[in-house]
Amino acid sequence: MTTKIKDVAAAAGVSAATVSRVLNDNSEVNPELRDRVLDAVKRLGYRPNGAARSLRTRATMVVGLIISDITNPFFTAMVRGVEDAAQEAGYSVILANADEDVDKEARYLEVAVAEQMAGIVLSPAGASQPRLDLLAERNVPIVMIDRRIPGYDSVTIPNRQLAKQATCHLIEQGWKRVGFVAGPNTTTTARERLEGYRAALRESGRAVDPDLIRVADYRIDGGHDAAHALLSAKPPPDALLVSNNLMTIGALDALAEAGLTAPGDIGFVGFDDVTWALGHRSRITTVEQPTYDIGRRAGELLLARIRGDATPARRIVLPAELVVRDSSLNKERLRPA
Amino acid sequence: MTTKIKDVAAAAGVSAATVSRVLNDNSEVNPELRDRVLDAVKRLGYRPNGAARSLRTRATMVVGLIISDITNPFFTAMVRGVEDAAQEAGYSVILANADEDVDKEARYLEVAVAEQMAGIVLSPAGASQPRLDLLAERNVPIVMIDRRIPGYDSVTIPNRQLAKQATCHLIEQGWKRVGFVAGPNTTTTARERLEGYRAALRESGRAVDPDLIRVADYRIDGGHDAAHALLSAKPPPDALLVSNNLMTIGALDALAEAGLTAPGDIGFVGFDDVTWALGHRSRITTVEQPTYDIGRRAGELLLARIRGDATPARRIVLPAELVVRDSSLNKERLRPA
DNA sequence: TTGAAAGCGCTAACAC
DNA sequence: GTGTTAGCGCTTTCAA
Repeated sequence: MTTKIKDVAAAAGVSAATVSRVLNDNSEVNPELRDRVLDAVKRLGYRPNGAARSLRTRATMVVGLIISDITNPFFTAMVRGVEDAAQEAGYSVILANADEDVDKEARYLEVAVAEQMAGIVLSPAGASQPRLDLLAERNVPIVMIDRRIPGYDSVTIPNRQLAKQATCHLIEQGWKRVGFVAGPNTTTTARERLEGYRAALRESGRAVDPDLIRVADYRIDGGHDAAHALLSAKPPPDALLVSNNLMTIGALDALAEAGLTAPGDIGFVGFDDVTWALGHRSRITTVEQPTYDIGRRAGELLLARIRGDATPARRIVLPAELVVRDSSLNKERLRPA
Repeated sequence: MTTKIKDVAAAAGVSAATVSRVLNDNSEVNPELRDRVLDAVKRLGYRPNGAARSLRTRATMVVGLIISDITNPFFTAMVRGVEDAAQEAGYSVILANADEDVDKEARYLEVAVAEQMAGIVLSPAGASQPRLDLLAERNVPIVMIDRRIPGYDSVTIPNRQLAKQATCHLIEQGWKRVGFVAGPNTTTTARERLEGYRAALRESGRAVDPDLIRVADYRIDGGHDAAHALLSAKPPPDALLVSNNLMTIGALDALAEAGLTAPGDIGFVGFDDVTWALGHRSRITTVEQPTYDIGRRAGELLLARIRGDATPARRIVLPAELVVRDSSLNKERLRPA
């Protein structure tokens, strides 16, 4: 049997209630008793039973972070931000991997409820309404990250604007046929980026050629295959915008296979940081997101909700930045013929 | 108030015990009552309270996976293996990020105990004995992954042998001065790989030149700096063995900065899969680990322990493989002068 | 300020 | 096969 609060109480010659008070340092306790309790706790190696505590208080000091793909460094980079925000408030962060799978996501949302987590940060793969209702019923706050769901708190970046800016940048560089590798249109993020791409073309007076758009799955191989397919379009694109990090890596692979170099043969812009993959030597122009800050803000917002903040759902949009490096430049074509 | 088991019992016209029996499908229950219960559960949207359940049963259907660096795809690649093994047995997997920080790791081990997780898979950053004792006391099984701790179950690869093999490969290719970027020697993994490197040199009759060894922190920048430092040794190495994936990426950066190409200017072997980073076009020779299987075996072993398997601590060593690609080859030098 | 006692929601003996 | 009852370990009234 492990030591419980009664053992500590007995050892310290006080009641269980006093031990509890000392440990949760709420009301004032006689300093002497306090010391005796603390001493007993240490001597006996007492650790409170979380289940009993949360059964009583109906909450834990744990927040859940459900990530849509644990193997994608973009998501894991946000983890530390959430952790730091949580830790400052005394909470621990526990992760789950939804694997872009709606069922798995639903399962973990249920685990979160069953384990009475204090709140959830979620990058929804497709968040089923029933589960969200479940959380709402139990007053478990939830903050969406990277992707939005109407009516819920979220922390994102201005995807549409950034994709538009990236596309405009390629056009300004003189590239004529800009292809686009889109993400799964179940996510707001992917849809917004596609919209931005379209808007840029329209506003610069170009037709949106469906042959220059490929939808893929946000993964390396998907990006590879999509880029490969695009490159074999009738007249192939002379530039490519790829809408997430993993697909960017795959697309670069496809370029290499086709014997194309960016810059030089083709203009290229990726999404998200890829230095974790390619190192600093790769001079790839990308849209870079403040991943740590996204996590951090989501964590902070969640904690505010946990503390009872009941203001209407907030949509926090953090600035992100098109970082122009070599891969998008088109020196030759800009030079007057 | 959320619905509880008594509400369901009332709605179904049975006792709480019967509801519990139906839900945990232990003993036989009259099919008719069964149906009434299931119906009531659905109608009321009842979900069992995990805290109450685990207070009673002193265990949850959750296993913890504490990872030493969540941003490292090597570790996240193992997650799915653990998840699959757990899921088949009806368990959910919850992750925590220790961030190679012994204190954080200790905190999460305590959370795991407090939350009464059924078992732990851990890639120890330095696992403090007190926490391990804590788990032992409470009979929470723990399986080490990637790194070993004497007396505990573990799933690893033959690090020493593989590092030796990789080094021998470079030597056989005709490289004369093989440098080594080592990991933090707090981990068994790093120490074993260093040993393997040394053994290879010794057995091929070469001196172990301390100037050709640099210890770094298993991260990209650490690998970069270590490789950079090695390259400025008096006579620089003409080949490099780097002992994990992140450092491999950093080291490749350093090579590029120094204007060196592998193969050609220098022989290069990395550790772990790096296709997630560099794509398939990178022809880097690496020691590849069966990450999914490592996770899976660890999960299976843990579940056996949870079920009560009390055989002595097991050291599972899974085969890994030196995959020779271009970066380590030395065609020129092997060719007779 | 401290203690006694009730009860969070569930499961497992034990009776029937 | 089903219901009754007694706790799991903790926090939190309520009295003292």
